[in-house]
Amino acid sequence: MATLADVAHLAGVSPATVSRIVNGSSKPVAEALRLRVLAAVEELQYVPNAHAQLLARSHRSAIGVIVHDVSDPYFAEITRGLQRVATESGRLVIICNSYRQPEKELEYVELLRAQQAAAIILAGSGYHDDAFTTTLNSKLRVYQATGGRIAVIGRHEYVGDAVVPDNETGGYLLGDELYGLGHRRIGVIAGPKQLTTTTDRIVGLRRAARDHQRQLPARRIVYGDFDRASGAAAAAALLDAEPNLTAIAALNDSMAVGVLALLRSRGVAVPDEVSVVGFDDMPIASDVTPALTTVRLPLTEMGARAVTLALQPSADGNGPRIEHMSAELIRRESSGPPRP
Amino acid sequence: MATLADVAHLAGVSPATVSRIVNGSSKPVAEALRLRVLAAVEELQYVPNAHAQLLARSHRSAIGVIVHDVSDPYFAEITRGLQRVATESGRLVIICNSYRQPEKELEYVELLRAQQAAAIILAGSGYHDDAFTTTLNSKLRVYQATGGRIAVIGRHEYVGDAVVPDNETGGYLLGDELYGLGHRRIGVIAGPKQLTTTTDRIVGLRRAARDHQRQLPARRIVYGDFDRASGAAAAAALLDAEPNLTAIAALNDSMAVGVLALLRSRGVAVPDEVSVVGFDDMPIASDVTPALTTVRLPLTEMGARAVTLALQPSADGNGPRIEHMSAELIRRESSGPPRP
DNA sequence: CCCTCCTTGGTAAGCGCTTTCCTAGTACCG
DNA sequence: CGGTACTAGGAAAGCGCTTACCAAGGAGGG
Repeated sequence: MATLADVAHLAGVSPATVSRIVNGSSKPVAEALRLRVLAAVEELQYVPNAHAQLLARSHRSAIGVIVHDVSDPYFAEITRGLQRVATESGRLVIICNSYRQPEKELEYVELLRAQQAAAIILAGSGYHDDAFTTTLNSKLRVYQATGGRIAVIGRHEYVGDAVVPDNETGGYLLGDELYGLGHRRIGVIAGPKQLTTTTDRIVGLRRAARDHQRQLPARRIVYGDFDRASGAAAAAALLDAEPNLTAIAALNDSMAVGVLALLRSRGVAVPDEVSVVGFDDMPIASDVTPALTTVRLPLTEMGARAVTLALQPSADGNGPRIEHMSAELIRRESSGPPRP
Repeated sequence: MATLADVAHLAGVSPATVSRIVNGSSKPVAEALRLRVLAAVEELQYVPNAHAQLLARSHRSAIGVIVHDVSDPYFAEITRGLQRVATESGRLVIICNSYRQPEKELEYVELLRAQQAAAIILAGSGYHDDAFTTTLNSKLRVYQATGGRIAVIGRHEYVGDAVVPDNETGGYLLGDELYGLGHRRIGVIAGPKQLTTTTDRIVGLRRAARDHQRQLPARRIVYGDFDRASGAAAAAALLDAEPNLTAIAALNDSMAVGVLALLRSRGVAVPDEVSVVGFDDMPIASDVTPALTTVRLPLTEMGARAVTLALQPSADGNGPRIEHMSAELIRRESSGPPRP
C-alpha cells in the first residue's frame, strides 16, 4: 500500500506538502508542485489511510446506528433517511444489527466508541428492563462525557436527543377507526411485551376504547414477535379463544399480513367477516389483498432528523431535545363496518 | 477519552503491560498486576481506540460490502448471511449503498481501501458498460495488489472470487413452467437493460422457449426498474400492446407484485385469465394474493459463501474461484394453464 | 542598498496503540 | 555460593498521517 511518504518521495517534496495538497489545505502551494504531487498520487494510486488520518486529526467523523435489523423494512426506511443526511456531510455510517438482543446493543455502543464515532443513533424500541436500561444509560453517558453525541429514535428513556414517533396516537387512530366503524369485539396482536413501542400503541388503543365507552379486556390481547409467522399464530389463538371477534388490530404490518394469510386459509372474508388493521405502513401494506388499513410513520424523515439532531449541538445546553413525529391513519380495504 | 497511557498511569504500570493485558497477549503477566490494570480499565471506562490499534497492528480486519440498496430485500438477505459469518470472526462490516450509480461504486472501493478493509464484497448485478467495468476492474486490481481480497456476488466479469446465482437456469425454469403449462403468448417484464442479471434471466427464458419449439419476440419484452411501480407500468404497456397475452413473467418479485396490482385494478383474474410469475422468492411473494410462483435463490447462503471465499485465501493461486448457487422453482397459485 | 515582512515549503512532534528488544530480578543447578 | 537460564515488565521505535512551528528566500519600502 502506497503511503504519503512514498508519494512525497516520488514527487520530491516533503510529506507535509503532499498532505496539504491531497486534503486541499488552506495553505497555498505553488501550481508546479501541486501538479507533480497529483501525478505521483495518480501513479501510485495513493489513497490516504483513513485510520491514520483519524488518529492524527483526532476528530471523529463516523456515525453509528444501532437497529434491531436493517433488513426489517421499518429500520431500512429509517436507515435510508439517516444515510442520506450522513453522506451529505461526508460521513461514514456504521450499521449495527442487534437482532433484538440487549447485550448486543451494549457491545455495539462499546464498538462505536472504539471506532471513535461522532454520534450514535439508537433506533428501534427500547426494552422494559430496568437493569438493562441502567447499564445502557451509563455506557451512553460515558460516551457522551467524552464528546459523543447521541440521538434516539422511538424511545425516550435514554440520555440524548430523541425523535419519537407518536405511537400512542397511532394506536388511538386505529382504535378510533375500528370502534367508530361499530366494532365491539376487537382482538389485538401486540409486539413483544417488553418493547415500549408495543405498550405505547396499546395505551393509545385503550384510550380510543374509553372514548367510545368500551373497554379492551386483557384476554383479547395476544403478544407476538412483530413478524409474519407470529401474527398468524396469534390470530389463530385469538380466534380459537374468541370466535366472534369482528376485528383484529395487529400492531405492525408484518403481523397483519400473517393475520390476513391465516384468515384466508380459514376462509374468513376480510373485511366482510373480520376487519384487519396494521401499523407502520410498510410497502407491503398496499400490496396485499385486501390492501391493509394501517398507520403511517414518517420513517425516512425520522432517520434524517435523528442525524441532524445528533450533529448540531443543542443551542442551549438545557436538557435533551425531543422531536415528535406524527402518525397518520391510512384507510384501505381491509377494514369496514362489522356485519350486522 | 481515556487512553492506554491513562490506564497505565493509574495502575502504575507501563503502557506495554496494559496493552498486553487488555488484548490478552500471549506474554504472561502476574495476576496482581492484571487485576490492578483491569480495575483501572473499569474505573476509566477505557475502550481502546480501534483506529490506533489498526494503525499499530497494520493488519486489516473490516469487510466492506457494496450493494445497490440494503433496504431492498434481495440485498438485505445477502447482507444478513454475510454479517453472520463476518461477525463470527469478529469483523466489522461496512455497508455501502450504491443506489445503482456506477460512480458510487468506484467511490466506495476507494473508501474501503482507505478504511483498510480486508475484503470487499461486491453484491448485485453488474452493468453492461465496458468503460465502467474497465475502470472498476483496474481499481479493484490495485486493491488486490495491496493484499485486499475481493469476492463478487452475482456477476463474473470482475477480478476476484465469485458466487454466482444461476440466473440463466432460473429464467429457464420459469419459461419451462409457463410453456409447459401450455402458454404461448408470454410477456416478459425485465429489469434494467444494462444489468447482467436481467440479460442472464432472459437468456434462460429464451432457451426454454426454444426447447418448447417457441420463440420469445423482442416486442414482448419490456424493461422496468426492478421496483413495484415500474412493474405495474410495464404490465400496462405490455397489455395495451398485446391484449391477448396469457402469461407475464416479471424478472423479480417486486415487479411481479406491481403486475398483480395492475391486473387486479383492471379486473383481470390471476391465474385464470393471465398467469404471473416472479423471481427471487422474496418474503412478499408468499404474502400476496394469489401467492406468487417464483424462483428461489439461496441469498443468505450466498452472502455467507462470499465472505468465506474472500477470507480464506485460495489454496493454489490459479485463478479466481467460482461457486454456483442453484435456482429452484417455487410453484404457487399465480400460475396455471391458460384458459382454453 | 539594507532591512523588514510575507510567502512557501520543510521539520518534527505528536495522535494512541503494538511489539521487538532489552534489563533486572528470580530460580535452579553444579 | 557462584553462574547460567529463564522470567516478567519496561523502554522505545514505529504504524501513516496532520499541523504547529520554523527557515529561507524574494519583494518592497525607506
